Amino acid sequence: MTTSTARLPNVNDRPDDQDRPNHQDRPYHHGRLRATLLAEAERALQEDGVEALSLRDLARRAGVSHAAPRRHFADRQALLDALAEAGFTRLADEVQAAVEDAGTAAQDAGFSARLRAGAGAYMRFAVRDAALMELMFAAKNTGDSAGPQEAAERLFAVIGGLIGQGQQAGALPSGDPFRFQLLFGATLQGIAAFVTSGRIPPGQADALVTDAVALFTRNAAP
Amino acid sequence: MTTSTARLPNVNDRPDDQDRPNHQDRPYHHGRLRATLLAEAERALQEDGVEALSLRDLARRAGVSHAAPRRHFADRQALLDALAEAGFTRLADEVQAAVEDAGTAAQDAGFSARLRAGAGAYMRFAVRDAALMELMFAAKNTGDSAGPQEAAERLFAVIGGLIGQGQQAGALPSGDPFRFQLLFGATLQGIAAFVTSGRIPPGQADALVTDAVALFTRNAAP
DNA sequence: ACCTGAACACCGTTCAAGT
DNA sequence: ACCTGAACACCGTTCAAGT
Repeated sequence: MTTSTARLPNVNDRPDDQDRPNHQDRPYHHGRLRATLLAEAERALQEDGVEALSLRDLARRAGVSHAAPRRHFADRQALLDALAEAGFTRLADEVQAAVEDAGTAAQDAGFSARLRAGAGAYMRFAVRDAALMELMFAAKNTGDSAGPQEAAERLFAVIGGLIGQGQQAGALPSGDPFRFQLLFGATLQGIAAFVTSGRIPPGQADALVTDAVALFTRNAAP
Repeated sequence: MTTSTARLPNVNDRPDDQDRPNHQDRPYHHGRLRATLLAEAERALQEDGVEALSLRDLARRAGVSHAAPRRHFADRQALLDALAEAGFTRLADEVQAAVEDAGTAAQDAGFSARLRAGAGAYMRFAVRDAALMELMFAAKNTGDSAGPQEAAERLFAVIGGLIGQGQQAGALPSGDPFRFQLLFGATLQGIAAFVTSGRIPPGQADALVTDAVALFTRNAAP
């Protein structure tokens, strides 16, 4: 892991280099700093995880001073909230698109296929952006942060709509659709957590999703 | 949130106070530093979350120098791994105890009750120790850290044993018990994640668990 | 309105030295 | 074997000042 040529003090080291202004040949106003910070943050999150995400580092990459992000994000948590919010929106979009791609047939078999397609999109997102997913479902989001919470509702609405269609088509048992939606959503989230935490190999996620869909759609006819 | 008497520079401030040795009237060797650090860490984790967990702070509370923990935990992640490992062990114990308390009747109705009891214990742990739960299922645990992984297997063995009993008693459909176990575990974990992330009110967790157990045990008879 | 620079109070990690 | 003290390279956050 650690190379044998560990870092040694060097005469070329400039101790206060960390915040070296590389923001000289640039207009005083960045223009779209908020968007730049978010984009860099998403990349850093995916590549190195939450821990490695620092405001000072993002500022450096954006070519502004370390205090500049303050205008756009009150603190580090506000940045994380914005990331989670964007994550929910993107996940909702991807699930919806996958469901629509799977056709609009409202028959029994067609519905299972759509459910599987939606669940598959969910899993792909969870595996690709595991750190983001953790952020989205972090316990911290409980108290404040209305942004993520609202974006999350969009995702649940997509799942809820799908469940409703399944019930209308007779592919799912009738019953409180909201509880059905929560249970199915929780199952997806749980499988995702098992995969991203390495409890099960990613290859087995598909089989588990298939099992889950089968379990939910099994006794459709009364 | 912030009081009006914000912190101002004060002549009494001793800049280097942070690591003030409060470890003077103590033998040079602490004796049980590792256990003390873990206990303090568990408390800090529960009260203030992972972010607030610092090795320096733990060292201060234990009354040792900031470099002392190094002997027992190679770095911060090693401490987190140890916490996750202990968490899995404790969760496995609590689920097992709850299942045993619910009786040993292997009949249909008895099994559902035992399954609900185990699931309930899982949820209580997840709500009480939300931050620890996040640590246990963090994506970071993927690569290294064999400790948590092994302790997690104990938990899965408890769930798997329960599933196996249900199948033998005819309370669960026959089929690959391992996949059943994973799916049920994932469902529990997903419900827990929804509760701790505030997606659903804690009061609704019980209803969801009941729904999940009903779904799994529904079509037992072939 | 948006950004900079300096300052403050923290971190984790390393390492020679102490007991 | 276990712990200390000093040092290094980072953090987040604040705030007066600049444009």
